Amino acid sequence: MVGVTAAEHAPGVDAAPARRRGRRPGGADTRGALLNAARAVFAERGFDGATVRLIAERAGVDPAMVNHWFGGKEALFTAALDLPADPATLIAQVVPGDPERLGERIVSRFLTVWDHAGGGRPLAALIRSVASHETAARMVREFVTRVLLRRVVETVAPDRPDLRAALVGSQIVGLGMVRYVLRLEPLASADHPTVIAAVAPTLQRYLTGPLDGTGS
Amino acid sequence: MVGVTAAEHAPGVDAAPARRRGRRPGGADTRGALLNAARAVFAERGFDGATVRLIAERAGVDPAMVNHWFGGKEALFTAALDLPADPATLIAQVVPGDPERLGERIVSRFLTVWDHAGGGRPLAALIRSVASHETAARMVREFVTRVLLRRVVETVAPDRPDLRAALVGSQIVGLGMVRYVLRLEPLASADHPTVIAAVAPTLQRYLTGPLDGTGS
DNA sequence: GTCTATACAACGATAGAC
DNA sequence: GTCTATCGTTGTATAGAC
Repeated sequence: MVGVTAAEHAPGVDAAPARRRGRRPGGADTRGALLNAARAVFAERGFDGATVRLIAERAGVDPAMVNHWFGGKEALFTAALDLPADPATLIAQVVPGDPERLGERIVSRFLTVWDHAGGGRPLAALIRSVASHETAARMVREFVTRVLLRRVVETVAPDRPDLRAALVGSQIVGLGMVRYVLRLEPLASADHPTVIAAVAPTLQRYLTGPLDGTGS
Repeated sequence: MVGVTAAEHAPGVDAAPARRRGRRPGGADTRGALLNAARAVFAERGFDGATVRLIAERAGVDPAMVNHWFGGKEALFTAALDLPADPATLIAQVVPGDPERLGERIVSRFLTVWDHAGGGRPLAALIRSVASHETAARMVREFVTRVLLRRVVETVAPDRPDLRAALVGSQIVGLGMVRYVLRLEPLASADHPTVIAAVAPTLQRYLTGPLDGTGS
């Protein structure tokens, strides 16, 4: 083991003043410190470039705290972005089942989560930062590609999985924009079965259908 | 919409203190004044609520100037939003032709215009304001429903034209977000034929296809 | 005494250097 | 191909709160 963090906390080295084990005296908001550090580091280095160890160091705590408080790097990212649910978890729930109905399950779950979670407030915030800062765009882009879409598509994709993933993302993002941010009727108020019937076939074709102009 | 544009700019109505006819002395930036007034009034009252006469009055010029400098209320709106092209004009160019290939023409035109117009800068700005201010959202929403989508869909739509229009909008907006703002690969760099082959069938189904779960 | 927040050590995977 | 550095994650012992 090589590592940096704790390996050389040997006495008398320097820096970290020999954190003692066990629960810290009091008032130490480790969770909050991690969140702040995560926002900063994710913004600076993107999702891949930000390491759990760096975030923990910035927060002045042990890397294992990320797991303890959030469950992992992905969940920490989700929390730092104030998303109503952890997308990675949703994906895991949505993927198993008939691949020919995956599009249906995706739309359905998307609608349920976002309808339930205070309309489009968090979505609008996210979209705003993506449209404002290139760093935010990079952050989200890496997360989406590395964590989300890849997992969905690689389970079913016959060819061009990355393109299929991006297409799925485009329809989902567009649906979110129109329904929750722009609030364009009648899509903004349409019930779930209506939206699912309309949009699920699109996702399904992006996932498993032909991508050239042949069969619609 | 009522008879708005320049029809009734009859002299001596009220308000403005008896402007003389003919070219004004000099230096009067009528175009810029109209733009500023338009941004303010559109933001305050939405697209429908903002009248050409009110905008002109706010700018201290004659309503006919809107037609002279911009060509109409819609084009003024487009200019106020800094869009690279007048969507209403694009629609007019895209609608005629085989209705079964309308989706194809829409994607194609969309790609051409936005690829040509400095990437996603203006699109990001537009999306940012829509996500930030409810007034901006209302403004765009009204414009999109009243002016854009309706015109496309009513030329071909068998049933539920408004829903179809919103669905088309969702895929277009999502494509713009992913390709130009988020820059998600490989969709961000895909050539036009690839994108058209992938997305056009979606738009075509939204336009003229079945909206329930039957034939994909 | 119990519970839990914490620190430390180590594992398997991965990517790049040589 | 081997080696090494670093990653995310897991296991476990301990210190302090309750």
